[in-house]
Amino acid sequence: MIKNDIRSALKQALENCYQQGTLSSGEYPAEIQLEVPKNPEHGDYASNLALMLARHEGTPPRQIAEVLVAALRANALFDTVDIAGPGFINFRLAAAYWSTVLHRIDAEQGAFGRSQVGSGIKVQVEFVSANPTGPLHIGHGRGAVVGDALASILAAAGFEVQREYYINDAGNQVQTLGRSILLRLRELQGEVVDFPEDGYQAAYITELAARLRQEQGELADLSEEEAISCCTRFGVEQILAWIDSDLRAFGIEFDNWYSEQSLYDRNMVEQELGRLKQKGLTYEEDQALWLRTTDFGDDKNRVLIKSDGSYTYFASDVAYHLEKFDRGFDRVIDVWGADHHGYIPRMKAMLKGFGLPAEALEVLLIQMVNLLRDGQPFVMGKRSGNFVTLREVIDEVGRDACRFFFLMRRCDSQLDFDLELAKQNSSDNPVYYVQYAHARICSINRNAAEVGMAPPSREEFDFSRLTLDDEIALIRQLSRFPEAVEGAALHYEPHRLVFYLQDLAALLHSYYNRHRVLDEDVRVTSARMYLVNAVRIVLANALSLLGVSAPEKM
RNA sequence: GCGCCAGUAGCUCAGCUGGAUAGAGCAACGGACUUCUAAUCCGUAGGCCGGGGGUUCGAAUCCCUCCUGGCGCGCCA
Repeated sequence: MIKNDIRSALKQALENCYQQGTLSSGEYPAEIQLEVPKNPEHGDYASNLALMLARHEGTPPRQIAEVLVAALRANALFDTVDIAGPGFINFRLAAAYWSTVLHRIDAEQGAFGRSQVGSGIKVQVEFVSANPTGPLHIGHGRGAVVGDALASILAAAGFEVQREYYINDAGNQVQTLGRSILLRLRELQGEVVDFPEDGYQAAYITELAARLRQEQGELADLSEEEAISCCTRFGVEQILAWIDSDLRAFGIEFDNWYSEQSLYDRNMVEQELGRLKQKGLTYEEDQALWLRTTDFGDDKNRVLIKSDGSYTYFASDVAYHLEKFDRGFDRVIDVWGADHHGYIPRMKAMLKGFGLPAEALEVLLIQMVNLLRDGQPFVMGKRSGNFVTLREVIDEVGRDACRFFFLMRRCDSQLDFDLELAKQNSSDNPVYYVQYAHARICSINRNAAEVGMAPPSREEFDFSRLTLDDEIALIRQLSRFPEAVEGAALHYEPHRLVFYLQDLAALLHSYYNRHRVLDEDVRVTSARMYLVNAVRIVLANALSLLGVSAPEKM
């Protein structure tokens, strides 16, 4: 990559200076920092190396920069190397490099942007994992898109990625689901029931009861316990089918659905807890079994087995996470609702106690989505049944707009989502802005085809016909796509690609309005087609990583 | 009380490992369609980066403190 080339050029220059005695400290910064200047007049890349060395050399940074630049000027990589401000070294890349960027995109097509930084690292992204007690709501949608896009981005960066959904099909919540269904079933049979406050009140419970009654009758010969268990099984199965179908409508498919109950069925909870005991990380007190998480940064110790002998939710979650590493993952990413943040220290403490590095588990917190309609907030709550489902939102505003919207902000900041606004202003929606850029290029291709023109091959492409600053600006942005993907992957920040896309689209629209691609001069037309088709490829690649479509016509 | 996240233009938000004159979209105002799709473009205006201290060549970014908003602090899941 170009950044590394510039770094090694700088390092080489530094070595030369030390050998020639023009610099004397012998200091080598751990990593030579390169940045993309905000102001394009400051060149394509800039380094603060001279500023970093100033203290060690005891010389003003600009003087150091001059010495370094003298050693760099001969390098064919650069058009110009300048000193600016307090001592920055600004690099402007030579034309030959820009030509290479277009060649690469043409050669790699859909693979352009992929890298190998994560090569050989197995990572699991666990996301959504909503309780199978009701349909997905809008908050789940945000976590779903972020997790899905992140998984795609990691894969593009060379990681080996698995998408997993953890099904909380053991414990109180699904029991409550079963009881709620059974009560509604009895109501359907004419019984008057006293529906408890902590039951699930929503209408879909009655739907499930009706369907159960149709398929399996009234469960009259079963004991209360058997009937509840039957209702639970039926409910979980049905609801998971809804969830899967909603996620598919959103463009999301999981590689693995992992059942909490299966941990118990395979005695995994007991086994993994046994390993913790063996390591001396647990103790008994008040007839309960505790995990010493305070030894590893938690603010209190946590119960694994309650005094009545039953496991806590934490116990199965501990087993689940340990088992992830048993399955060979080097790194595990959990996407959680931000309201679970208090849970992170105990989980990290557990893994640390087990001897795993802190980076082995990364928890991405997804902040709340405030759903609005005409500026009025919705109050959401599963039990009250007053919530807007993810499916309703997808149907209303469209999959692309919905996904893009969820990815537009850093996931740890809250998000206001106004349904009416998202629909009403759909033409102002940033997703259309980006997609339109792609459609415009496709349209140019169609018009060109009518007069028998097509984008040139690599051999036919004549870079010297691209003489405009706007053209170099476009190529510069294209050249940064691999860095953008890598940055988004290493920092777990999918939103970076959204901003990258908006910048690229803006440059394309601006270029389109100022200059004609299909020019009178055939040679210019040909070169410009090569350029805009590189833009088209990168737009499509970036959109694809976000799970948003790249339409050819709008 | 303790902890986590946030506080940047009127609104919604970017700002990568600390860097040069803090950016974009929307809203406002003024322009551009006989020209490849105006779902677009060009321009103007808009700021004590919540307040205050500190660290250094240099702070929106790091540290301390205070203020405001959200969310957590179960032998619940």
